[in-house]
Amino acid sequence: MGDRDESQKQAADAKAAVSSAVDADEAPLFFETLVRGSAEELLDAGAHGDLDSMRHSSAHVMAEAVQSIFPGAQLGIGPAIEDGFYYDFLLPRPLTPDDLAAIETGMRASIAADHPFVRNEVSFHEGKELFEKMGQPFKVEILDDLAAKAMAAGTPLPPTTTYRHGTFVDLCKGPHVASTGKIGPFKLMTVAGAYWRGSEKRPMLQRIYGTVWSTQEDLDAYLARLEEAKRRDHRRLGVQLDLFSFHDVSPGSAFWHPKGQRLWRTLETAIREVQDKRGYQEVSTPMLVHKKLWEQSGHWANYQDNMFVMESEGQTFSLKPMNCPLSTFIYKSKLRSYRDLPLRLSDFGRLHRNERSGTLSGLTRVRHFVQDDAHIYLRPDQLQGEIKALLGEVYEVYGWFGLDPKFTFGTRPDKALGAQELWDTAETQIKAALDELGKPYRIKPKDGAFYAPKIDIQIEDALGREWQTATIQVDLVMLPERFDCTYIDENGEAVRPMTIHRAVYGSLERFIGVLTEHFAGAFPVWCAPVQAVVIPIADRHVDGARELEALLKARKLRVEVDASDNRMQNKIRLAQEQKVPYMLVLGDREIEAKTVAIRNRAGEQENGVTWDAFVERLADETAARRP
RNA sequence: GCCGACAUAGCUCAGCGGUAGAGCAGCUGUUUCGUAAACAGCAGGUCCUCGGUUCAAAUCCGAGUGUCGGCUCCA
Repeated sequence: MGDRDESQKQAADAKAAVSSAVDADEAPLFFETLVRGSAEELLDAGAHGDLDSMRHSSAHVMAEAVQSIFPGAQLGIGPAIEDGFYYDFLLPRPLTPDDLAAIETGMRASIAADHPFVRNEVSFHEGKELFEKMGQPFKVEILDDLAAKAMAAGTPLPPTTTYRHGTFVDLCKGPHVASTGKIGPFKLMTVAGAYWRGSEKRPMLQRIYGTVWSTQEDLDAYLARLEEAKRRDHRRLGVQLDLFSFHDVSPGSAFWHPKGQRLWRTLETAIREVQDKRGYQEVSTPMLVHKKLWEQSGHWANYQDNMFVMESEGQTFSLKPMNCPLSTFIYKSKLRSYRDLPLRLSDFGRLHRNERSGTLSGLTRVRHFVQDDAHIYLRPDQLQGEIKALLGEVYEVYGWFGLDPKFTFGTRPDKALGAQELWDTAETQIKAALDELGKPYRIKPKDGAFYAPKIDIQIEDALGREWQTATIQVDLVMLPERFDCTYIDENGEAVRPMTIHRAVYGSLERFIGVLTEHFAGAFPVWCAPVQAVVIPIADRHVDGARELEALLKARKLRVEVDASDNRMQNKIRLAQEQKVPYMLVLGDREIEAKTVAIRNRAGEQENGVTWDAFVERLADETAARRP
């Protein structure tokens, strides 16, 4: 089925929100082309408000400082972005942290001088000549593109607008703040490589990211937000909580430790329960699959670079990057009647995708992952009802975590396979299902997959970052046509079913990564790897602790006893660090009365609860799956 | 894949041409304790790998691998 997206965003990434707005898709089955880096986009510095103007102005001031340090520096573009700004430069050598400090110093001097920003408009040709003389080929290229565009549209050449402050002049549409002195507290963050106009075939420039705010408090708050994000980083918490690890013998593939696997299994069990209830049938399909299957599906032609391919006895095989084509073999293993539909086949298959080395990142961008994948074969008249039910599934599941899913409806792109009429019907039904749900949703026109309209589901984590997780894709062509799936209708004729690819968690790996950051490692009681730690105060209380442990384990609750000779205080500290929901302290009083002193991870205390009462309480909380 | 940075004990990190360090964790002993760290001792390293420069390399240089921040890609 489709898959995860790549909007792997760190709050630290000042650019994140911008890029995700552009390409937060989730890799459907065929390529979708995005046109970006057009001349207009390059000129639009994103300055649409006071703060944005200031950010864009900061970019100019930074360019000025860079040029005074590197006189021949060629300028790319320098827009405002969420939380700050950047500017791209072609420089004679790589920048160092010392350079950043020097650039900051230069910027402060310019801000102190309070140069006014002066707008100037000249003819196109004068403008071009100006930037040619200044030795700014990238700016000239932008102007040439604008000219070509005007030519094509039969409109007159646009004038060239520039902004000057002090001696620094830049091609720019504006707007800017009145003068450099209006620029607030700023900080240069990082240097990164960035291709000119986003093309791998063009030169790589050095991009400097900076952040700037109206007040010192805002800047401090932003930096604090970055610190908080770092504290919640799932890669860091994964080590601290002993959930998983990564090793260079298998880059991009997690090794799940016992506690991580326990969490995984809890999530898997929970979604299985939903699937069983909803009439899914679980299947399991091979991981190693002959090339001819991928030729038929189109993956061989279009996705080969992302597949792990191997030879055996003169035959070519690949690790599957998706489950979808495999399910057709089960569908087609016998003649299907219209009475059999919808047929819902779920598959927790292990997928491998050979992602380029530089793109891997923790659990959110991996080479090996598992989706809570399913393929639903249904009659066209069942579509609306099924979509509605699937949206309900998403709501139910996300409710377990207190997550609020956001739906984005992607409609027919220009290049689409399948009859217009089929698309219209599908889109009408999807829209009806969304409307029936009564929750707000976004529509992204032409954002559907090549073969299918789709609903993507995003969630926002505790820091306001958005992640693509679930997806529902209505496949009109790919599985039905390419794999020649049919069912026998009421008239005894073989007709095409529709198919739906769906995943609720998306990839379990990514979902766990997102959950870890959302909860800062303090998972809800129902899915916490360790739900309670029993803490005997002294050795003589260990037997009682084992008794209580047995009671809890008999109910399949996840509990540990800390029988070390640490002091109680230290045992509590360790449990707090592991973010265990309940600490059950047992001393003389408790053993005597068969009670526990409960301390939860918020530090709240409740004494004298009987063992039975606690077992029931924890069992109830676990079954309820409350966030 | 591309640009840049980083890689030292299980973890977090210091050391940056001249005998490998700290805290935590671990082990041993003592301690048996009432809500976020008891005390003492011991052990622990191919300083990522390979090559080079040097009398001498964890330290400088090159290549490789991995990770991180970006870019690109992402059926």
